[in-house]
Amino acid sequence: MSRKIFVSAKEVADRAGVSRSAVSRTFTPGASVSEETRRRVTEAADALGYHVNHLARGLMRNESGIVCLIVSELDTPYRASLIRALTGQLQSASKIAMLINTDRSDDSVDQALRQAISYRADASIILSGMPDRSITDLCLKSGQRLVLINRDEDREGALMINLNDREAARRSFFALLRAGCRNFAFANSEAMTPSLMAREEGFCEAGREHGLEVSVERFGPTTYQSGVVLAQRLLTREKRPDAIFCVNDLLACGLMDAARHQFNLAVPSELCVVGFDDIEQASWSSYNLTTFAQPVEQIAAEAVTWLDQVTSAGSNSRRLDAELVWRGSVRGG
Amino acid sequence: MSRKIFVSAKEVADRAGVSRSAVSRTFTPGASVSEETRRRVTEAADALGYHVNHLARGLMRNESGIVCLIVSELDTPYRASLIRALTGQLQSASKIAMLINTDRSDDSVDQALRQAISYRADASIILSGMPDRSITDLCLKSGQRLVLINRDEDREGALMINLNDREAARRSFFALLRAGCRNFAFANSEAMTPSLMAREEGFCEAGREHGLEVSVERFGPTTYQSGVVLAQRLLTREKRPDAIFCVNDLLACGLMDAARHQFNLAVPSELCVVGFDDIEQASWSSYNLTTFAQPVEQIAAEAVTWLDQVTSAGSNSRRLDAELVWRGSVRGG
DNA sequence: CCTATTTTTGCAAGCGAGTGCAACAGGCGC
DNA sequence: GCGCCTGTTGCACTCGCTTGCAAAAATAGG
Repeated sequence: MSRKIFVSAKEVADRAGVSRSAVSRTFTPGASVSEETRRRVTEAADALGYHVNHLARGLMRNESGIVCLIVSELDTPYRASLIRALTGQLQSASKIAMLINTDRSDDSVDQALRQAISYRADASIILSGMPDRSITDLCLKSGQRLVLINRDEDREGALMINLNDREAARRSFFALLRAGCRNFAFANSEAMTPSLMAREEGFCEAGREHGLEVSVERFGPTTYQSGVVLAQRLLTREKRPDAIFCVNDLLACGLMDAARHQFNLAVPSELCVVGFDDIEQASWSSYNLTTFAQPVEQIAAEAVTWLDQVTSAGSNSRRLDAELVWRGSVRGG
Repeated sequence: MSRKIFVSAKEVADRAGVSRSAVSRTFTPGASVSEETRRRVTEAADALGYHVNHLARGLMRNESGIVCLIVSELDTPYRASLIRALTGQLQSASKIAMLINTDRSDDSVDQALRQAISYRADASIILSGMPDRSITDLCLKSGQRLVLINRDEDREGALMINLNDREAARRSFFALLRAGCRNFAFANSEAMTPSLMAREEGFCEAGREHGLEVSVERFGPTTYQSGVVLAQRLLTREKRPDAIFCVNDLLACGLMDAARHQFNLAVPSELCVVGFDDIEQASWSSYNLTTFAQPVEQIAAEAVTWLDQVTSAGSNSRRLDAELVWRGSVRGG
């Protein structure tokens, strides 16, 4: 390995003609240092290119400033924008994000949390997958904070951030009803995560309340390609749906493309579509998709402010609203 | 701050009835430990939930295992997929990625590198922006390795990974020529990064060689919205282009949407479009865009294997090929 | 000018690990 | 039984930093 030769506080101290502690105090907000020594220290530090070693500081302070982001499929538009919001806000709170990609094996969320523990992360934020209870218990017991985003399952001591999935799905049903639709369908993936299932249940429930049957179809992962397949399955039914709620925007894009290019259906006159997430592509004029916006900045803000709080006792949970963004894929509006 | 109470090697040693060094050696590959003590140590470690403190280990070994990824606009499809590839491959090489978002201010790439130094990152990979020479010099002098992706500018001692932008642009010109196009245009952003400019030059150069003028237009950042504006500017010219090379796919999507929905032009019969990056959306049937694929996995592989190499002397640079992906936005093919 | 108080400063003891060195145990050949 | 070699183990030092404590310096009060 290449010899690393970062400059240390000792060297700065020597050059500035002060003690090592003086250097340390200069870089510790609130410590007692005279204006004169501070000046000499910063001067020497600049000249030498000194930077406090956060690893060593973390060792002493018992606080690394590291927050782990545990994610799979991080190149998905929604995930990517959430990561962007989180990293941005973490940095504003002078913390730093470690990114752990769990695309590989199935137990890798557990592996990721082990990494988080190894690096003594102050907290872990889980955006996908659900770890074993034993490992989350270990995290909490070790004093590491835990944030679960859209994971729903209850974990005492962790912060759980969820959306009003059920209500949003209900609202979309009413919007489609008002648009004059009568044959409702729900396009879901086979991922079956709690938030996706909540949307399905909310939508179907609203249908039942109005005595309208909702045909549900589930296929594959939550991707564009699945949307294409779901369109083929739904649009070839004997009673062709005129309203489809897609469990997310990616699915909706695939479904709309198939509906238009393979089935020659016009949106929204022959088919109304609603999505979820409000990814950037939803606003592109080829889709112009009516959808529910994930409040990514707000989610990030909730997570980061909670991490800064001293008290973490008890079960914390936040339920945020996904706002309906009206565009052209539903009549009326 | 919450009291952190991670279990230390000392506690494991006590429980296993061995010395602290024995614990250390158990978790150090290649160290000399008897089968018996190793068993007792791992047993105690499991029971207590012990994990080696990577911060402390990094301190001793002078090697943190941390690699910083410095990125702006990380929710852009191309960037996101590159991050995914990098994090994945770094993890396979048992390193961990720190993600630094530089969306904020202009000097924040420098800030990011300072952070990298503070956390004693073994390396930094820069995906966007260009830091001051003084700070990169400091990184290199400190023994930190530096990878610049698509930044082009020369930095002695760093690994520079670039694409054959110029050749790719030339190839696209020939492809468009063969498709029967005669009025060429180049849609660029105002970002003016070296790789974007290389594409522009390559395309225009090829045009000149064939005595064909290329109308160049530059606008805004490299986004979908800029593509819309560029379409408006280019398609209202008195000699309307019938072939447009867009400097990236995002721009191309915006341009195609505007061309179709605002100018009612059919692609590819009335207008051929070529993009760059091969983002996921390029394959969506609404775009079906002919484009050049960024070899993200290969880029990541080059970076990661270079980091693992012992020697880093001299100026290292790799020039990779962007492969042409034929789809339906160009006639023929 | 002397004493009491407030800063400022340096010393030294950690934080949690890795590792060279020497002591030690056990196995083998003679 | 003795000497030698191999393999394990523990001691103690080190990495770069923070921080309590006490000494030293600066300031204020009389």
